[in-house]
Amino acid sequence: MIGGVSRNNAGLSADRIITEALRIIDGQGLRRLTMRRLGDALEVEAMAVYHHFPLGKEQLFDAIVEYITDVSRPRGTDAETDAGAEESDTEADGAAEDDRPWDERLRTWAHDYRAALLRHSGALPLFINRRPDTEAALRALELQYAAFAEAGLEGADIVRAASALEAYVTGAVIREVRGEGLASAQSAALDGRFGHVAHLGELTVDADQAFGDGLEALLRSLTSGTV
Amino acid sequence: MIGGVSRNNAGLSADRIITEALRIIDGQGLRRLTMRRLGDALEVEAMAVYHHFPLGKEQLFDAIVEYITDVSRPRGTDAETDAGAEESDTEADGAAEDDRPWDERLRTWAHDYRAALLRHSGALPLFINRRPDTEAALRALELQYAAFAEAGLEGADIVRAASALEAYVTGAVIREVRGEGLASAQSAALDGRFGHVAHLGELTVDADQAFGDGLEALLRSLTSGTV
DNA sequence: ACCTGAACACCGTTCAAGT
DNA sequence: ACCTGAACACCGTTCAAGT
Repeated sequence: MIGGVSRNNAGLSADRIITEALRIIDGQGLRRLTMRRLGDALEVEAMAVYHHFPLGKEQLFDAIVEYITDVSRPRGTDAETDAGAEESDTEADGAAEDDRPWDERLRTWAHDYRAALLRHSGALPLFINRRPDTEAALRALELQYAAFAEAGLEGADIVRAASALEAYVTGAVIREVRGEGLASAQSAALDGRFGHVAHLGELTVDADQAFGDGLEALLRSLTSGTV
Repeated sequence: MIGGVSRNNAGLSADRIITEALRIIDGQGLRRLTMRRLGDALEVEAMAVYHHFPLGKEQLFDAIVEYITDVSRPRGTDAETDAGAEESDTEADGAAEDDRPWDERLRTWAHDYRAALLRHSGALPLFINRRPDTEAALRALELQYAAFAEAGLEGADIVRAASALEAYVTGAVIREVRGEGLASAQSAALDGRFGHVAHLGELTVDADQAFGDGLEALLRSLTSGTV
């Protein structure tokens, strides 16, 4: 970033590659993200990507998942601005101390994580089967463990609560993405059978509201000793 | 199935193709399921598959998802036996009346669905972004709507409850699949930071038990009017 | 109706080469 | 160090042809 741009330096960087890959996924779908198309979008030969991700596409996928998981990263409108060194003023590294109550920290994380997943819902299939031991994932886990500990949980209860919270968010997002517009196409074929589905099929539910309500109920249930 | 086997009839059928595809997915992973490999496993030319799935691989994926979703289908040990016409004696079509209480019906569906997803966890990425308006999915939805109606819910509350239940199962399964063995690799890199993670990282949670407990809590919370 | 065989337009990745 | 260009072993899918 300091030196000049020589002939064979297209200004490629891992961040720029990830951002462009996400633009393709969001705009055209995961299946259309190919190394050659990615190269074209970056105005570079496809094989140049391998210099930044030597292990190939799988490593790029890992990086994309971590990028989305890192909900605390500052985001520009085009996600390409590099001017994001001003977030807390108290900590230099980004590990800012958060002195809000435990439930607000969890609420914020859940809503931010859901928003990130919805924003890049085309990348959702990448999240399955990818081990969550990245920096960003561990940061989120630490946040959750600390919050539930502050709420009074101990030991395995903390682990269970964090599992339930993460499962809730991903499950809710997947249901949201899968079910978009289910009500429209179905009413034709299901006259006699599926009476309840036919009857309730027209109902639409406010997804944001439903997510928020379910989150509150879950947090209550997790920290009240009934589970 | 009635006529004899002529020269150019390898005994291919949609069911046999789906079963073999799932065997490849379960054994080698989704990425290694290619039309050519599938043809080899079926001892047939790859292009023969297109006669049963004219729309190609995407249609095959749809069929695989529906196959897994249909948890009420009778299963042989090798899932290749065709002798499955004896399930209820009262209904011929498979739409057997279930006179158990609503909560037991939901419990059974949730545990069966989880088992099916875990059994074919390699196919999980296929479930995202695939509209759930198949026969099997509608049958499951009808089961859930009817049960929650019997539990006393009405209108949008029924829809929300069914959404929450489905989200719970898929979210729990994905977390289970993702998190397998997280505890092992992490303890190395996270000395100072991530104190809670380091401290709780060795704890293992019984996934079956956790799923059952969470399911009971969810059913209670959904049908007690607190959400 | 059901399957084959060759062909086409892609794909991920390797490797030697350029600057 | 960073990128190019050609090459290799694959893909999914189409299409004409066989029986």
